Amino acid sequence: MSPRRSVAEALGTRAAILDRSVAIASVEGLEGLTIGRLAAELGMSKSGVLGHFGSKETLQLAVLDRAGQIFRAEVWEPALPAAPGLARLRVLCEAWISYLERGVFPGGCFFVAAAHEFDGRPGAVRDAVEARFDAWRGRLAKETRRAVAAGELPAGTDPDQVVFELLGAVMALNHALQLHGDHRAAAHARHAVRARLGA
Amino acid sequence: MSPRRSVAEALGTRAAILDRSVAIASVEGLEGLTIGRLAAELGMSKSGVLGHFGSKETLQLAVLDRAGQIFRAEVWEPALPAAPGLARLRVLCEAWISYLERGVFPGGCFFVAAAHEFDGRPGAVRDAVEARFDAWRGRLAKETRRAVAAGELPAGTDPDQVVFELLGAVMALNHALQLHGDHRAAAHARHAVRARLGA
DNA sequence: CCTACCGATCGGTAGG
DNA sequence: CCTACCGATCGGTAGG
Repeated sequence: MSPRRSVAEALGTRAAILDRSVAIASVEGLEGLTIGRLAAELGMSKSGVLGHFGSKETLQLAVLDRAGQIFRAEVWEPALPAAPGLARLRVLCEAWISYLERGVFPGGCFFVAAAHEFDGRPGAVRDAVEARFDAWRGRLAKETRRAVAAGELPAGTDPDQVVFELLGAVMALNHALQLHGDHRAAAHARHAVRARLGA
Repeated sequence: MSPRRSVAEALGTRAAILDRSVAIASVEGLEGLTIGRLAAELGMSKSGVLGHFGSKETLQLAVLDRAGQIFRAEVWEPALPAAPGLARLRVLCEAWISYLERGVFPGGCFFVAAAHEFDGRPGAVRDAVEARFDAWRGRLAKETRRAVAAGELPAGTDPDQVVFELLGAVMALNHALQLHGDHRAAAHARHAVRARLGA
């Protein structure tokens, strides 16, 4: 009869809350994710949900972390077997495009959406989103520098320029898929990546 | 003593509501734009604000129209004196980049923000946003086709591919400005445009 | 264009 | 993990 659960059960509940939160926030945004809706969909009380996190902001940060684990598994880890430099950069871009094409998050890229939602609102969530983009751009820039150093890209290539253009191609793809439902855009994105990184 | 106003005064009030709405929605989004906040900032009652539009959705559509007038004046009209084709395309891209650089809307590109906010929510606002993007992409594609037909761009150039990459560069710039406050990104955007359209 | 109100929902808390 | 609340705010309406 006790509502108290074991530690293992509590961790399972927490994981279930986060998985559902990612699904909701992908479409509705991290602010559109409400405690009440979450509780209703999980068959819990609002205070039961909030007890795992303390506040909505803490929940949002945990959801961002969970989405980051998914992105890492879908886009970063598949590229680790590839050789550092141009080969890995190409695999990264293909995994990145594929992640959007397959609709890993139903609302498109979780982080692009979060960036747009929070870029005008100072706070911990905004800072966390910015830090994730900094880290991701840093990884892409590192592989680009390796490719230039190895002579796989023309000498004098500006790594920041390459990363900027890759990010642009992916953002345009995300936009085309979400707003226009245009799946042909994936071919445009791949074409843009090839134009930058070679075939 | 009468609260009733003349037609001219009513139109002035309506314009004031829309200008304030654009400023708020640019930062908070079209959903974050609330009747209550609008009324408070304008020194009006909520019903006074709502009376001009009937519903929040009608207000959102009117705000989108007002933002469209501003975009047209800032980006489209400056390019009309330029010769159709490549020259006009270059002026359009420069005006587009400048519009983001100067922060015409404090929250960045109004339409990119609206697209992200509404791409997962069926309805009249979403449809209006999509129609605006279709029209804008159509104009860019038209100038690109003219440039190809005139031999200003290589024969066999895919206009849709060019438009996709230009949109990507501008979206990456918008993102860099809003999330990272990175004004060096404008140079990256101009470099990407030159790489596509020539110097 | 106003006051006065409606039901719904928000994040969060008290107390168990 | 629950019930039972809190004050604030939401979009919108009635009636003038």
